[in-house]
Amino acid sequence: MESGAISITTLSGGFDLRHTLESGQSYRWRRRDDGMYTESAPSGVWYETVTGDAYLRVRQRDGRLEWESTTDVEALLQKMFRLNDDLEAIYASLPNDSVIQRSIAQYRGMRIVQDPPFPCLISFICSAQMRVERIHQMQSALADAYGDPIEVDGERHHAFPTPEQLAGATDAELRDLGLGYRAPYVAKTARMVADGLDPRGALDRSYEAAREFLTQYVGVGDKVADCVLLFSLGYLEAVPLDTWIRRAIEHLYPDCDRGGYAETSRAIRARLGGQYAGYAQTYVFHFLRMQNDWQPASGG
DNA sequence: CGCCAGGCTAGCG
DNA sequence: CGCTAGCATGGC
Repeated sequence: MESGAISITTLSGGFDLRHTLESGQSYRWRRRDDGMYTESAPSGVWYETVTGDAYLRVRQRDGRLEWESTTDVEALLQKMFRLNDDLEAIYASLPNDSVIQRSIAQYRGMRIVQDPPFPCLISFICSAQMRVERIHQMQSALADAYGDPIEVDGERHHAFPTPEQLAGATDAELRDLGLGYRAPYVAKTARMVADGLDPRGALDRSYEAAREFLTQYVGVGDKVADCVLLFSLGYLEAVPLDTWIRRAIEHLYPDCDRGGYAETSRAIRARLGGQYAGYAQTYVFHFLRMQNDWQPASGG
């Protein structure tokens, strides 16, 4: 195992590993806490994943992002956690309202991830009408069933399956993994990617055209497309209109509800500062989802 | 039991 | 185009 550490004290806005990985952005990481994790011990907890053919684990401690891996992953971590994003500049671009400012205060340092496109695409197809914890569970099941194994310290881990590996899955097999009615969506989309339709084909397009491009996959509508654009392809203006953000729009930005997805999307992106609106969305999503006692009437 | 969860597709008008 | 029923599964 190789190891190293990245100083995060000099990063603009800092870095918060826990909130970055536990805010429903990426579903490839597993927390190694043996169920003993508590609010009083938020740092020093290892998170692990398999990316490509490398096993990797990270933890945040003493102003550093420490890593251990089967290969050198320092440059990869910079990219995956978007450590070069100027968070203070991004915060300054967001609206000065209560929910935004409270979420920034609470989750300062949380960054948008840059996940590999295929796992991200499949994860968010699975996310339809599903709770965050179960989405994690489904992705782990897919990896265990179809992904390449890698053994580290006597423990067996699995990479997320490649498009080719997942293209071989049947609907019945995927239903047995708990995917429900998303099973045929996942199977068909995996075949489309395996047959050469690369989600990165969205990359050379403008934001709305890129979103449209991604909706050609089965199981991908506007919302899932926005998630892939934001959490994998670097479109930081993408604002996935999920149930939580729709609730926020209803109570906090009612004039942004224009009925249709595309029109509401334009209005809320403008309201959230445009260029980094996706950052605002992710902070609000995490804030509202964690604040189970949040009431619209007292949200001001 | 009913309701909800990071919605989407197919089939209507 | 826009609108909506139906869809799997598990937790509360």
